[in-house]
Amino acid sequence: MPTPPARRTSIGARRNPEAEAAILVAARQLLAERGYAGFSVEEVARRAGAGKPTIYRWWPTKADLFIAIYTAEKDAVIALPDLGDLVGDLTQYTADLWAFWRSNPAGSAFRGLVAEAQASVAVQEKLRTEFLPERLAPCRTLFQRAVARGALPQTELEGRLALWVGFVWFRLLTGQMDDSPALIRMMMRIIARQPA
Amino acid sequence: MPTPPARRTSIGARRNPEAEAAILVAARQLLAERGYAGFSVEEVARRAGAGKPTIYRWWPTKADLFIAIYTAEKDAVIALPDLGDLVGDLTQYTADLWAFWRSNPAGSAFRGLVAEAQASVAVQEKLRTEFLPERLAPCRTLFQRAVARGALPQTELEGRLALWVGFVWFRLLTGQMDDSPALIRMMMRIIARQPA
DNA sequence: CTTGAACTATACGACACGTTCCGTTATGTC
DNA sequence: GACATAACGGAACGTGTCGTATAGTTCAAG
Repeated sequence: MPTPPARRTSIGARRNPEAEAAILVAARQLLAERGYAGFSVEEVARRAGAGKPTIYRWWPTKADLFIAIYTAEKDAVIALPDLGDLVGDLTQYTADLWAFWRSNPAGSAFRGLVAEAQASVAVQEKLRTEFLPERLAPCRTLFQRAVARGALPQTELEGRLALWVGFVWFRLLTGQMDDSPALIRMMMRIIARQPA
Repeated sequence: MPTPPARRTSIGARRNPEAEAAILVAARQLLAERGYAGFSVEEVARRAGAGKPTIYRWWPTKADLFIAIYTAEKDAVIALPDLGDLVGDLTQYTADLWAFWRSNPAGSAFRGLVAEAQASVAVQEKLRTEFLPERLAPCRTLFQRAVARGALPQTELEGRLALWVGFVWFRLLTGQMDDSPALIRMMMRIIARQPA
């Protein structure tokens, strides 16, 4: 408990940004320390010196909290490479993404979100139709550039993008984000349809 | 509660296969009816007319129960196609596998296992080092046959297999196992490195 | 000054996990 | 035939979580 649970009180008929920040910080820390297993709204409330109802008012479900934690990191967004070469771009982007997931609670948040989606159809729906397309946008532009260069047929864009997501997710969910750059490059070469 | 909770008793100093069967049946049903969300060992025990200690004696953790449910279905194993063509084999195998996951509680069990793996390092370890290699074996032989035919370089076998798993998992976890055969075939063509 | 929105802590009921103790029951061995 | 063994199910326990209900507090707006 690095932040002493100083008593915080209402600031009136509006959200207390201090409380919101404290909650997000606490959630991040808790996730980083104990992972998805040891993550509970109760503990977040304890650490943040906030009441559970406060949390539930803003984030009606745990999945929403995960999404909040994840998207709060979008400032630390991964730089989108542009080497004029899809394989190179993908390799760098993937390596950066994995490094991000490994070092940042956002990785655990993502895993928690996927886990939560297995327990609730609503969450699964939200994951598929809201979260995914938004988070996939950067990588999609990578593929689109390749299409524009004529290095990839338009018809295969979605398919190869799906392949990339599947691979990257799989390694996250099974805890195997430690491939060497060379191996990543080999995988990306397959995904990007580089002849050899 | 289709099965009236008839009182079952010990049959001596050995396992009661009747109890084991009842537990597995109840677990299957519960999973089919309520999915991972509504799955609890307590409810399984209730339905099976079994005691919780009995369940925990044989399956120390929920993940073990999931694995048991899944592997109990290996009789309904998916036939391994052999069309002499990797794309065709993969297409059929994938379609069959998805049909299996959609129609059988095994699909929910699998999803539950993956979710559980996000909460526990031990489960994740077991998933990666035990469950996965075993369950991947059939598909691996598909790729190996292609290598033997000279249709795929040996060096790319593992990579393309990983691509297949990632894709298939991704669709399972996001509830998108409804692709048309044509679309599946297109994806498999990419994965199998069919030139065009 | 009153009203009400939004905050706060406390407490609650329901439920699940995983464990333990218990009395019972049949098996196989001495 | 007696007895240790091992499995059974019932019941309860302790811990923990979820989500909500309640009551009190503080500020802003009318």
